Amino acid sequence: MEIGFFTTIGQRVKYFREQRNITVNKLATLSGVSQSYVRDIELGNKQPTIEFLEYICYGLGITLQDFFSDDEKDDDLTKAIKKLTPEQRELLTAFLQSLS
Amino acid sequence: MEIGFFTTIGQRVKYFREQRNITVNKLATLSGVSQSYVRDIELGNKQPTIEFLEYICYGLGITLQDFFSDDEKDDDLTKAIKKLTPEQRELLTAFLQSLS
DNA sequence: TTTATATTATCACTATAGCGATAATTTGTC
DNA sequence: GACAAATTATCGCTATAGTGATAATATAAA
Repeated sequence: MEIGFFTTIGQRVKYFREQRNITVNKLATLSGVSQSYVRDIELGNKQPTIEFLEYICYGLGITLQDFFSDDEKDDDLTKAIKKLTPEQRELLTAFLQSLS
Repeated sequence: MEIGFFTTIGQRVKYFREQRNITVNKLATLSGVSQSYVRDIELGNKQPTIEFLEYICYGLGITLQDFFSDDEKDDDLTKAIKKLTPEQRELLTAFLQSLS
């Protein structure tokens, strides 16, 4: 199954898991679900319910919103803001206050 | 089941549906799922898979990301930016260009 | 290589997701 | 009121989600 355009649920779980350098086993433990299940999710053999994907997101240390967020789809303004340094964000905050 | 803090899946589906002034029947048709199923989702009797929630989001005319997005959790900067008028966004874009 | 340990693969079983059919209820219009 | 059309509620059925047990495989140390 596809999430938007970019990848499947399973590929995305695997991506986040590998980013954190943990095994399927470890993720299952952190999430409170079975190892065989996490495996099935990653392989696309099973379609998780929201409830169980939320458990896995918890194990990954992210929210469901994070899981489904797609930076590619941000508008230009949002993309630009995400690239700012903390100092630039300070400047921006000041600028926004001057607008109101 | 809770999504974040604010509400359940079912309540959220219902919220979006009522915002659009359509019946459960109509949403089911638009989504390509059964009426009894949409009903069960809204009541919390069944936990939808991501796949089927995506169908329902399609029927609602939103993305999964939209469904799970929670304005409450935005940081102050993001909140401020979302409130801008188109004119103010123009100014902001110009300001951001001056930063880089 | 052998033994120990951690990880991944397999599979049968139970619980539940999701549907179709249809009954019950609501919302009109006459 | 009576009747029709749409919406919602109920329920049994099939497909599949999710698990536990354990087999297979990989990793590493001696």
